[in-house]
Amino acid sequence: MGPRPTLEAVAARAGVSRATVSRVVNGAVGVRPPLVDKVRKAVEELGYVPNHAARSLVTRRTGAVAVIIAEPEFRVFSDPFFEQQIRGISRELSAHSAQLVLLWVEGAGEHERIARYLEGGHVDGALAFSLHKDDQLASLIARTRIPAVFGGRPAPGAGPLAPFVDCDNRGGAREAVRHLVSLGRRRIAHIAGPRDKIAALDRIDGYRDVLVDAPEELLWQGDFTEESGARAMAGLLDRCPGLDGVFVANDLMAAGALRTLRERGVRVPQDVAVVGFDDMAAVTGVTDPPLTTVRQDIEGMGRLMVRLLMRLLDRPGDEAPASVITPTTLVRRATA
Amino acid sequence: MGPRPTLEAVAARAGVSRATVSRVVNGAVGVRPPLVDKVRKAVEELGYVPNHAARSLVTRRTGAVAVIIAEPEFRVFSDPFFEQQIRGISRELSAHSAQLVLLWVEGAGEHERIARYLEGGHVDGALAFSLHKDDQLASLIARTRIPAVFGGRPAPGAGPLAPFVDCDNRGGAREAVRHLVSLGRRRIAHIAGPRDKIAALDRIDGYRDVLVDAPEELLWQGDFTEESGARAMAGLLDRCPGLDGVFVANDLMAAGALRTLRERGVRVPQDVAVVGFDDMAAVTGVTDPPLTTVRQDIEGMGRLMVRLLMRLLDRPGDEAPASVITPTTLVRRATA
DNA sequence: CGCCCGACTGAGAGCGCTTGCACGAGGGGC
DNA sequence: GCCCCTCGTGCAAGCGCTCTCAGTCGGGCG
Repeated sequence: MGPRPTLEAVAARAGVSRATVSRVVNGAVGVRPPLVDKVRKAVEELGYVPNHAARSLVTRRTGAVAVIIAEPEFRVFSDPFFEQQIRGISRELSAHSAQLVLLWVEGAGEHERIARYLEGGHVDGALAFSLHKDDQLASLIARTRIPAVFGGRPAPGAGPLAPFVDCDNRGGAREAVRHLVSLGRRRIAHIAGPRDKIAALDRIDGYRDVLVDAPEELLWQGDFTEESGARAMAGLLDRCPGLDGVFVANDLMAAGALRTLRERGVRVPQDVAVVGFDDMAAVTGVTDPPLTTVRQDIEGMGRLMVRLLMRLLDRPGDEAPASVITPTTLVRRATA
Repeated sequence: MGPRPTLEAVAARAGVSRATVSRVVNGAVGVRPPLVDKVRKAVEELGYVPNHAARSLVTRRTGAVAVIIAEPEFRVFSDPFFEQQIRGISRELSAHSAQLVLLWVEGAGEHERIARYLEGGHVDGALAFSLHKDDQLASLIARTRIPAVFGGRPAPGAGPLAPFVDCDNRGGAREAVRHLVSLGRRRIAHIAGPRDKIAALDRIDGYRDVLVDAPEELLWQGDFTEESGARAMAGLLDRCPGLDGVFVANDLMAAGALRTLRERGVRVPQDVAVVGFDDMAAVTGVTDPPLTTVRQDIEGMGRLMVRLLMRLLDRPGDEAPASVITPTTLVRRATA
């Protein structure tokens, strides 16, 4: 077999020019059928596969997209949320026959490496996640001038950045709280996520939108883990015995809260109604009673990120990067 | 700014030839210091970054490695086992300044796409995982003739394949069971993993190595989930009341087994001693009592895969792909 | 003082592919 | 029957880089 066949070889075998082979390989527009067949046959016989480097040298396209994952905490990767988003991205990418290049950033020390990589023409664009308030990655990516789309709304004031895809955290939170209100609940607490996550802040805002003068004591801070939800619920119960509803910023904490309520013999939803956020199947499927929560289409968001990026890539001129806020829906189960 | 500067531009600015700039950019061997400085300065001022496609067109190296993830089940990706391995791979790869291209295969229908990709010169080599007995991916990869290293021992009889890295599943299992024996346990059961996973089979073999004539009723089949471990334990308890030790094929199932034992009021380790496998921090950290288990260095295995691959890439001639079986260690905690 | 050798540097030939352009043939309109 | 236009094909110029090879320039040695 030896070296892999080139266009030249295929052309020789098919008795046509390199140009024609190239045209056939790339879609055969304006090539007469008999020639197309001859070329296809030669390609088949020789087992020809186009050389990527040569192609992208001239087209200035690589067909690859970087997915940048910053991981200040430990287990972003095995987070089911992330998994779903990556899955959506991966699927949509292969629908566009583009490849996913994973850039795992383990600290600011690697920023330089990432920047060089993005600038080296390895990828056509980048997908990144701006989860934290103080993420420097966003500005780094902006500096490389590579087309990019973010997952999650960047911190306000981060400058005129790339478009982003985020779910309507604030609106979803409003809907959750309004639902509790419509159930006749009067003292509705909120177990919030960490203050450095934009999504957590947005959900607090949504809660406040509905309950404008909710006392500070009804707001408790968690860190998105099951354990912190359990602790928060315990604290809330001690501090505000009159409590009859809780909106929890994510499902995992809601599961923790339910556990505490059960341990204390508080009936759900009779005594306290609970609404979560995310609709993570892994969680809502196993809580007892089944969790009422706010659903966001995570995989869809991943797909959307890719579609936005592809649109950016297709018309590089346009400076019209419209971000997308995807809707959320309240899923009523048994806790509220 | 316009188009990105090329070697040519840097050469012009520094008043040298392209060749010299190239030499400086690639390590500056045999270039006189004053020239080096001039070139470095020009590179800096112009913000020059080498074009990847052009470089790899001539060097025939891409500096990228494919990581192929087949996902017949649903959530391989968020598996903590996988995360650790990917982490090791990612770290070692960036130590070699190579990139990770993620190939997520969602079914046999995508095999063709993967093959073309691997053959298109997008990557220098591939890392894949052979988890299942009937994995066709392995032979697919072999057919592409691209340098590859596997994670996990391929099914026997899969032909002369690429080297692999696997932990000593059988030896680790032997050690676990011997430990139970040394504790004086006489009726030791085994909760096994699914029959189509090589690792699960190896662990059964290890169990049998020590307990050559263990009756069939002491062997129970699970599927590596917590729930299946709980069920298996319940079944075992019903079937073999005299049971005083259990070797469980992974930590997650062991956690389930412990739950069942607690619910039934069986004391661990007094009545029944339990040993798991994997030493997954997420599991062993939270069981009560803390789980005695067999540790394998998962991240290290990921790193090792990369190192083997790099060795393959450095000397393409050699056909000496020595596979590596990494050792396991018994970690004694409180359950045995 | 001239010659030879070593150490650098530059010229140039590709790597395999796409694509603008020229060219040739065939067909329709006048 | 001639001209022009269209369609299909080939020619050849690069894309930006590496690397061989030849050339240049000093310096050491005879």
